[in-house]
Amino acid sequence: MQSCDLSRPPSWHRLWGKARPIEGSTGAWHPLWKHALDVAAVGQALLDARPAFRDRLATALGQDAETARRWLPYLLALHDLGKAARGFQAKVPALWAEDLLGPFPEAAGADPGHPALGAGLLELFLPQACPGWDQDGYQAVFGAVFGHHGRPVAWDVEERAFRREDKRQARAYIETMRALFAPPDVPEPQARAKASLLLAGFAVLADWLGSNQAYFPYDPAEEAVAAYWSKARRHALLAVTEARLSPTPPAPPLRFTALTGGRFAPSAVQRWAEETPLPPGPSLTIIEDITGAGKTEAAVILAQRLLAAGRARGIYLGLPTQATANALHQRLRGLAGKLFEGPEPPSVSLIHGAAWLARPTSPHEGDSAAESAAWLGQSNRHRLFSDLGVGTLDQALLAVLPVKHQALRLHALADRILIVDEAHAYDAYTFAALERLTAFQALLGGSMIVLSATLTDLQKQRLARAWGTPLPSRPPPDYPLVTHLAETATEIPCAPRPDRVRSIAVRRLASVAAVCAEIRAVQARGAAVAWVRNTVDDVLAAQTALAAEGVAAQVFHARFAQADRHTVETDVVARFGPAAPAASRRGRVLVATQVIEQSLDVDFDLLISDLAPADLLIQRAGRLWRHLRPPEARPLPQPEMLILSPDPAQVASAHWGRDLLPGGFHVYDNPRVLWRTAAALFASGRLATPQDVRGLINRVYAPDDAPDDPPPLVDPAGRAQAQDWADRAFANGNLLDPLAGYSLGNKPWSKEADISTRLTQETSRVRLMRWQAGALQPWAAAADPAHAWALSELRVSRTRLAAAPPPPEVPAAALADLRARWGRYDADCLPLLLSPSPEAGLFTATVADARGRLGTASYTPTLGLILPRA
DNA sequence: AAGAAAAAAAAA
Ligand SMILES: [Fe+3]
Ligand SMILES: [Fe+3]
Repeated sequence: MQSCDLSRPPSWHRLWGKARPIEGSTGAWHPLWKHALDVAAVGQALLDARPAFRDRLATALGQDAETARRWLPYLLALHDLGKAARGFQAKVPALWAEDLLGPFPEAAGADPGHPALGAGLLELFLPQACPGWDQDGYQAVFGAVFGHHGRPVAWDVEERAFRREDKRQARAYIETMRALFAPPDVPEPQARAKASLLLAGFAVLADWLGSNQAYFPYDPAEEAVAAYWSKARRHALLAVTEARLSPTPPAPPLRFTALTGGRFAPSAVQRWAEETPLPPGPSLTIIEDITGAGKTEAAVILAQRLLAAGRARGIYLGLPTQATANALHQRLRGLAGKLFEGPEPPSVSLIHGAAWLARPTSPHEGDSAAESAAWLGQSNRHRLFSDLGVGTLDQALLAVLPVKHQALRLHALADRILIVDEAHAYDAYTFAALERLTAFQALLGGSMIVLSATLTDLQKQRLARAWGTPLPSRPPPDYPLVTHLAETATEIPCAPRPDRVRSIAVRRLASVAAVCAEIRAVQARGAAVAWVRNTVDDVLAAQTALAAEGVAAQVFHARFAQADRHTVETDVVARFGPAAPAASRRGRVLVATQVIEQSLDVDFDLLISDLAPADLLIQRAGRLWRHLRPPEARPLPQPEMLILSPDPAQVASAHWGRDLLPGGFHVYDNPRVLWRTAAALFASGRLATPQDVRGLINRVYAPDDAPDDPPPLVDPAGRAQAQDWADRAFANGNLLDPLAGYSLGNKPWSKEADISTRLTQETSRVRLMRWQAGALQPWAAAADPAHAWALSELRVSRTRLAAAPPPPEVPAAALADLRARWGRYDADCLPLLLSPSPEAGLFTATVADARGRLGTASYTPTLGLILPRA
């Protein structure tokens, strides 16, 4: 048969595979068969560059490594089989090959897409393509490569969808590939789900790189199959290397002193990370210790040792917020060179939705194939393949949700040590997603390190169960604690870092007036004070109340335009940060929401907080006497946290606390958690860290009724717990099932816009702007308009702000034009037109709440957005 | 009515 003569072009040479030439391309189109070979060659080069991955994949397939190396390129070559069908070929009429396909079709039928066409065609040639396999086997393995457009295929295209010419060309396609690759007869896959998941991401990666015209230029010339295959392999080698997809060699196992420059002695946890014998296979390590004890350094040491031992080829650090990711990326960027040692410096990426704001270039910049040296920088999905990635956990969680190209993310992570920082910082829905990610990582053979200050026993058990190594029903009470899960579970109590051991006083304040009086008194003595409140409205009310008593307080919350929030944050850190001179903090008062709970390195002489769950109070207390200052520089005799709280001894009804803190009791909706927190802290009058942490957290979050719990709070607590269960159930409906492998299952793949890594109340994305000189100007200034608009943005509950009728002088066309310039993903932002008011620095705008009631909102750069009272 | 937090462009 002519198509099998490797010294000639195949009979189906004229079928096109690609027809979108880049600028400067010499060829106008690329033959389908050449594209198939390009992708197969990239796959083989990737396997050769990453023997550990090759072996993992081979084992899942039930093949030995050498067989897999010969068989997988054949499999990849078939990924675009559906492009041989007339339905696809008709998309470019000028390239229609009438001699191969018959007359050009008059009416285009419904287009199921070439991935689905490929699946349909394969089913017509099973005895040739995969002799002896049953349906589960071929759908798992071939389905993984047909799903290279990011979603699994449905296998719903039937034989009657094809004509004789379709089948003839598909047969020729398969015969050419069998002749070239001579695929060995292989058994059905050993571990179907695992094999399909590993393959799906691998196929996408090979297809993306094999479609890069910088390495695989369009080449419509007729050419011997064997000759082009050698060419493709050379190109593939270069492409894999330059895209930085071959592993960077790790440095020899790193010592703590080498990482930190020897300024500190390692803590017990850090010594463990440095010295513990490594298990032969994948492992999950959970490190529990207080914030600031150096857990991240311990994790990096352990991760690097795992790299050096060949357990993975990179590291991804997932954090709860973009801001913490930015900060950690800054910190680690300079250290990355110590983790790897290659001829080139390791690739390091910041990975989250707003990372483009932190980079010099504009968003979604033209990823012309010519700058393929920057292949990793093309999108966040590409960046996950960096040697060291620092970003939000959400970027990793998208690997276990039914969204496009999740398998690519999974593929990147399976080869990396996944470090999850601040694992306690997630709600029920997102924590369920983290559990699922843990299960996927365990299945695919990746390793994980989870860090937390305040994980409950239940959360820890859930992670362990997801990993597949259950913990004893009562984990040890020790803290700090390392829990190490490999084949078996080991728990290693560690001594705390001596300089982090302390005890602070805790005292209850019963009213807002009492708080104001206390602030006035200590301000007079020169103390720097922070009052952490639970809602923005409460912060603004406190600022007003303090002002009435002659105390000028600075406010900080999240209802600022990004640019102003950044200014306030910089100012707060300058005033209360480690470098702040005594004079700048003396007698200063800050009233803030939860924005100062995390990641800000600030220090106060006195900390006041509205009652909040114990873990958050511990977090807030971390801002009290945080920095080392001589005692005589402290205007107060001891570190003390004051808590504005109802009296836990007086619980008359389920309404407890709602008169004093209505907003706070809505935000933290389990009053039993709040009551237990108050009862425990006020009974002892002290908070000792780290020793009290474990007991307090487990007591406060115990799922069952405790003897002391006030009966009126039992029902509301039950409702709050039921909500958590509902959120988990909703998550489980969305989250992919590892045992289902790469398949559609019953998951909501088609509703990608509704799939999220977090479960939230509806919010409005508001962009502040002004009407000036006949144009809409962003509130914030920046050289690049995309930056300026992003910096002018804030988020606010949709219930409070759902619409904003523009002033009459602004033409509707200007707003429509603006939305068009914002583009697809930002067009839903709400333009909020600020008008200057008689008061200097104060701007106003008309707003409507979700029920359409109009009111006047005001904005200032120091107070933020003030909404009309509900 | 009420917090903070995240995400989102491909391989014709
Ligand atoms: Fe394709
Ligand atoms: Fe392709």
